[in-house]
Amino acid sequence: MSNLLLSALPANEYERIFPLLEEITLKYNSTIMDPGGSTGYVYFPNSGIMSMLAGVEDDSSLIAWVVGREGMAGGLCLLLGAKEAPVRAVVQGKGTAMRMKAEDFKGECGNGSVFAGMLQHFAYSILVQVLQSTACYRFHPVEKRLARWLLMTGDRMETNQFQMTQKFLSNMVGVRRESVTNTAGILKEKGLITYQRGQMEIADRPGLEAAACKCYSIIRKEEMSFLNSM
Amino acid sequence: MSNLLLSALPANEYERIFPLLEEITLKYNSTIMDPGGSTGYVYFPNSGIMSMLAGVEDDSSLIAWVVGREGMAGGLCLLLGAKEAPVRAVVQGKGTAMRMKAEDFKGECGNGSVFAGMLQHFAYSILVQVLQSTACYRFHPVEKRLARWLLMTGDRMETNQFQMTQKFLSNMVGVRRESVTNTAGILKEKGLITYQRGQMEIADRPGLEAAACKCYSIIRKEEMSFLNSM
DNA sequence: TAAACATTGTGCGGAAACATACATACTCGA
DNA sequence: TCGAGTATGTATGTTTCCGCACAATGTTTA
Repeated sequence: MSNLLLSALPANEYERIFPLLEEITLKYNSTIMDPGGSTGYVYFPNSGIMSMLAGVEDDSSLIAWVVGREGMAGGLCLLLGAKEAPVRAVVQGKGTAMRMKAEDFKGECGNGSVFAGMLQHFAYSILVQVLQSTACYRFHPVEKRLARWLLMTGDRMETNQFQMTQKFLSNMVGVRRESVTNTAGILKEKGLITYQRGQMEIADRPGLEAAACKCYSIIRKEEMSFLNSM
Repeated sequence: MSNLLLSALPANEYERIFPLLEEITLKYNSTIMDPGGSTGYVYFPNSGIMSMLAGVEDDSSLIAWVVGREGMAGGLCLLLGAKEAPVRAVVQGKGTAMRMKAEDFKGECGNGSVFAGMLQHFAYSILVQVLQSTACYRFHPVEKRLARWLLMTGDRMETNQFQMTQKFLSNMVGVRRESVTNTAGILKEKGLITYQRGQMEIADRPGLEAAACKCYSIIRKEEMSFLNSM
């Protein structure tokens, strides 16, 4: 088990929580959770990556935030005392996750435990991500946004090569598939990435970082601050 | 004192918290809090409205969420265990607020109090607002967005007439001042609003609601659900 | 192996919003 | 009452991204 939230638990809490966990596999492109529906489980990825999509009602969705093994999916609403999930969760990179029943989770995060404290800080980290993305989607051109999401995906997958079609990207970045084609072509020409039928690779990471909007570094910084606090 | 969060407190917590509060006036267009800076106070508006702005570094800001007497400003980061405020808070409609020192606030929201529970639910409500706005800024045209923000301002001011220049609006909706002029002109021609040199009035509320994107009703619904839970 | 499907590439007209520049109108204080 | 400052209105050309149509290429399946 390599989820960072779970790994950071003190021994006594870990021993109490561990029996509540079950390992599952995350299948590429599968939907784990839908907005409005009650969340049956809370997920703690060990590997892979999940994307949280906002505004999915009318099929015009975009990534609000992404979660890798540093975080949790499906638990924010429960942690904050709400009933319904606010987003759709889709597996963007395959891997495995530990999951916990919603009721068990509520029991564990209600009191003043270390677990609860970490989760609250995680919630803040998510809020920062979403806030930054709001301004990003409004003001930053597609090329910079695309570079940012590729970097953030790579960070969480902990590899520079991952499965990722342009169609999938377009749904998430909130532009047409053709715009992704054009923009990815530009990044490819610059030698920053390579790709072929769903296999995306970051070829020049420093270059791609330079091509991304500064939202990348802002979110990265907050994320690091969060990780260091554990 | 008519802040709804504070009013909903049970007697024992109210009596403990009340002495920590101090009433202040909120002056139109004043900045209460800046991102990055440590928050000295937490504010609970009694009247008026505050806007939280995301992405203010390069002067291209937009409203992430708004807070009236149903909520709180400046406390999210403290509640969630973070150090820095993620947004700028600007007074968008004058009024008064109760404020509490950050340290006192941390003391009160740390344990499993009713206060803490309400604040967490409030945080969730904010998250829903921001998520909806993310998709809204990306996909919805200026006219619908403008209608939405006017409605949300009216709701929180609890009046159909308020002070609001086009320049101020443009900074917050994230478009040029000229775009606001054009769009407000359309809404005026349709008889939905009237305005004159900084005085904005909602003339036809049902009509304006019909002209707004559905983000308005989605956020309204979540807000009502939050209020009813107190 | 051939057909069906999925993925990527390209071109063209159009809409929305931008940048810039300037004009008009209202308000308030000297 | 006159002028400075603030607020609003308007026009022109440009940019970015969209919508649509279709072509080309790689992959899977019958």
